[in-house]
Amino acid sequence: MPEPNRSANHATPDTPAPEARPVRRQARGERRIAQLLEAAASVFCETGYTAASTNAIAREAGVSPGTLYQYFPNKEAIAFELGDRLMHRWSESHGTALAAATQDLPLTQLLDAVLDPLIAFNYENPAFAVLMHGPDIPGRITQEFDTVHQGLLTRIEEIISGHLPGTSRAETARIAAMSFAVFKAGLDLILAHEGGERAAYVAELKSVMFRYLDPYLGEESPACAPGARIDTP
Amino acid sequence: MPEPNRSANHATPDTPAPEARPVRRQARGERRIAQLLEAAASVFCETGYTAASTNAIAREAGVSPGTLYQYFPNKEAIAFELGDRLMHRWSESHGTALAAATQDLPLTQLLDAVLDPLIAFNYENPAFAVLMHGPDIPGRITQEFDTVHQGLLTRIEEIISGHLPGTSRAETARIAAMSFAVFKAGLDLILAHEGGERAAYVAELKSVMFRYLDPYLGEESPACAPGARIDTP
Amino acid sequence: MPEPNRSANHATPDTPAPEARPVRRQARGERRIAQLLEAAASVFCETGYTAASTNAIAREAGVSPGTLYQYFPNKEAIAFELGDRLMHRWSESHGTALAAATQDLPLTQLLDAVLDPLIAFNYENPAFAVLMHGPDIPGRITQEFDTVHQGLLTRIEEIISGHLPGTSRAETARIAAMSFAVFKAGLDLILAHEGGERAAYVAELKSVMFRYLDPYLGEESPACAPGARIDTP
Amino acid sequence: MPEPNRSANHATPDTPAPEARPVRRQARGERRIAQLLEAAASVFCETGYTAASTNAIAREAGVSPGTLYQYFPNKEAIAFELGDRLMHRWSESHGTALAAATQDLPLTQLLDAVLDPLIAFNYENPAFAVLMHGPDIPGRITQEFDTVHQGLLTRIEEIISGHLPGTSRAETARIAAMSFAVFKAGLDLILAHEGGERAAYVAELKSVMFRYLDPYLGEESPACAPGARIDTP
DNA sequence: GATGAATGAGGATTCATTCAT
DNA sequence: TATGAATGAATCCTCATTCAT
Repeated sequence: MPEPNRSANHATPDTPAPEARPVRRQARGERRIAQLLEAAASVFCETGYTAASTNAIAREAGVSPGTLYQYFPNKEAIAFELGDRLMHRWSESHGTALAAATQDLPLTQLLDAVLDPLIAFNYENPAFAVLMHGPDIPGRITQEFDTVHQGLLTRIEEIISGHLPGTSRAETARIAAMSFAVFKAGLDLILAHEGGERAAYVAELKSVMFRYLDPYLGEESPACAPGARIDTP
Repeated sequence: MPEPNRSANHATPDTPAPEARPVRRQARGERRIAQLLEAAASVFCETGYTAASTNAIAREAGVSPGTLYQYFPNKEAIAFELGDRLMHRWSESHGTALAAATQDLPLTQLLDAVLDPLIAFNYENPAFAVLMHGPDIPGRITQEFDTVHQGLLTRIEEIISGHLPGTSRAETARIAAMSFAVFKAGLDLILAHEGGERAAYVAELKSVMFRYLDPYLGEESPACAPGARIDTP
Repeated sequence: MPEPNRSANHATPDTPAPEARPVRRQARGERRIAQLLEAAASVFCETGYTAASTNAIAREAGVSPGTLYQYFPNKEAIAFELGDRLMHRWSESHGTALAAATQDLPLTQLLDAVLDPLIAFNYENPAFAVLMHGPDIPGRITQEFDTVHQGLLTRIEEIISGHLPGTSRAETARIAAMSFAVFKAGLDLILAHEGGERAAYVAELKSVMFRYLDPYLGEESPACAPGARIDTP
Repeated sequence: MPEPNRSANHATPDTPAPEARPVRRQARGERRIAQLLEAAASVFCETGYTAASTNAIAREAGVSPGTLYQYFPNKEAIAFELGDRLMHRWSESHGTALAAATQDLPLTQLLDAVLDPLIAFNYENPAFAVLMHGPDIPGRITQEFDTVHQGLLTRIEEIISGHLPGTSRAETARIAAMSFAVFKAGLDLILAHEGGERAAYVAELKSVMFRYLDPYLGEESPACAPGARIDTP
């Protein structure tokens, strides 16, 4: 969490509106932070997280390296904050609404309801995918990627455990982890294609997930996966 | 390539092994190459490909940077060669045998026959997973990872098109790509766990893939995925 | 180029020097650049251009390698900029004045007027000679040396074509090229000697050039070369 | 002077023809040396002396670096030996003959007699020019270039002192040095051009030198420089 | 807050040279 | 002899980070 250096105010005694200044300061600071995070997102997407350099981010943001470090202590923190914000953005725009709304949907529609916005969100925020994946190292999720990773995983776990009440915690976790992993894998395929091919991959991902999850739901849900509707950006 | 001056041999008539000299020469080099590739594999696994440095690889191999560069022009080439060798190793030990053997198996056994050795191979050669994934950037596969990526993808495509004769080339490709992506995703999960959890993830991956692929096979194959045998290292 | 956020100035109405800030910033940078170029000049003279290393230049300038690279992308650029500045310095201090002044001088005095300052300038800026010559490879002038080389050559061509109106462009070019080459050759000899010997070499160079160029001038100029005055540093 | 490692012979006691073996050895060694020097010449011409690497020379010669160092202790020695051999080749093919023959020629013909073969020799042995010039550093001639430089200079001095009997040693040296410098400068121009332009530059160089030297010869030689015959390769 | 200058360790890569075979 | 493997210091250049202004 970037904390602009407030102690630098050699507090002049006659401040008339004690929080007027700080507010403006914070506003400016917020803009800077947003600017930097946007730049970071852009650079992460172009070069990947590991190869992204703070200097490149500052340059992309149109500020000096020093300015960047006034808001973030290091590269890690940038990724962390970016992940945090993207997660919040996701939660606020869709996430929480979804959780409630999907409670009683049949699987086909639940997948549509969850995947379509998530895919759209990734399309609009390509850095999200970068942060979902973490660095090069297969299977290892480092701190800066944990917010996004764990955040999404937890939501998925919630949804799944909501639909599979009679399942052990461990198995729910496993199914959630696998679902998430499959989603990420499919998402890469989707984002790597355009137009009709992309739509086809969206349908394919829904197929995989439907067929995977459907059997867990007992008899509640008819096997209609191949006809999953295709709604893609 | 400078050809060792063979004419300098005041040709004794009974030279028993005419290429003994060059062979021994290359033997040391071959060992070094193997050593360097092993070191590279190790470093790639520890730090990821992007963050891996040639100096680190040389250090890990116990040689000087200069030695590394006598065998490889750059990091890319190391990854490429490592991928090449791993692919060959895989093909020779299992790949070709598999392709033939799996032609007529029911899906459950086909998955066992394909996935178990592949998982085992990845367990024994963790760098394989690194090379399957490529660098940080989601969806982008650079040259040095192409051998492994395309190699495996092609095999999967072959198997799938063998089992789905009446499907368009494009759809086969899509199913293969999705299968491969799902496999990679599941593999990461598997390799990230140990013992019973790992076994459970193996079963889970087989479930995903079985349920995904089974419907494509028409009526030929009974839906017995949940009972898939778990055979893992 | 990141624009310093000027709007942050809670604009005092009477800002006297609105660009004072950026100027001071650049001032330090300018000094560094000058310092680096001076160091480069020194290193070029000591080791030659090809063998000069950027690290050695940075060391000579008393800064870290990174600092050097904040101002120059590579060695080439240093040589280029150094050449550029030396040419400007030359042009401003003597060059333009010369061109006008020498228009109607007899050859002896023209040579004095041109060569004496040029030799003095080379004595004071020994790197100039390095840049006039280019790297090791005889006859090849690479980009970074072109400014100085072509710059001087063009001036010489101008002077010569001014004095030989009835000569073809090609021949003027040839005479200029030869004159320049001879000058460079003589200059090396001059700079390699001291005191009386140097003076003698200066006279000798003037002789060569006078005798070479005099016949081209028709009958206008008496053959008084051997008596060329010797004015050297 | 490269001395092949002869002590390695674990001298078998029954050598029938004591110098038969060494001779063959030397023959091989000579061939190697020639091969290496040829390669060195080629590399020097392509990259310049300073940037030439011993590895590149070995590669060009088709031998291993170790072999190179069996014949030469370092890069310097290669340049030295190459210079030596080129000087000998020059002396034997033209040099000595010239010195005698040119004793009584008028200057025009003397220049033809000296310059034409010298230019031709440089055309056939482009490394000669590299060695005449030495490294990047203007005016400094290092050891490895001394043979060629001093060798040619001495010949020129001889010729000049032969034609100017009543001149001081110092002035002869100066005139010789200047003549040589001018020649080198002109030679670069000549070698940098082709066809008609080259011929024109040859003529131009002869003009420079004729006009420069003619006045020193008193009345013996008519002023016919502009009509100097053009004989070029 | 913001800047740009500065750092120095570290990265990739090369090179003259040596050594075991 | 000849080889090619090996070295390690030196090259160019980058980067995360700090600091004076």
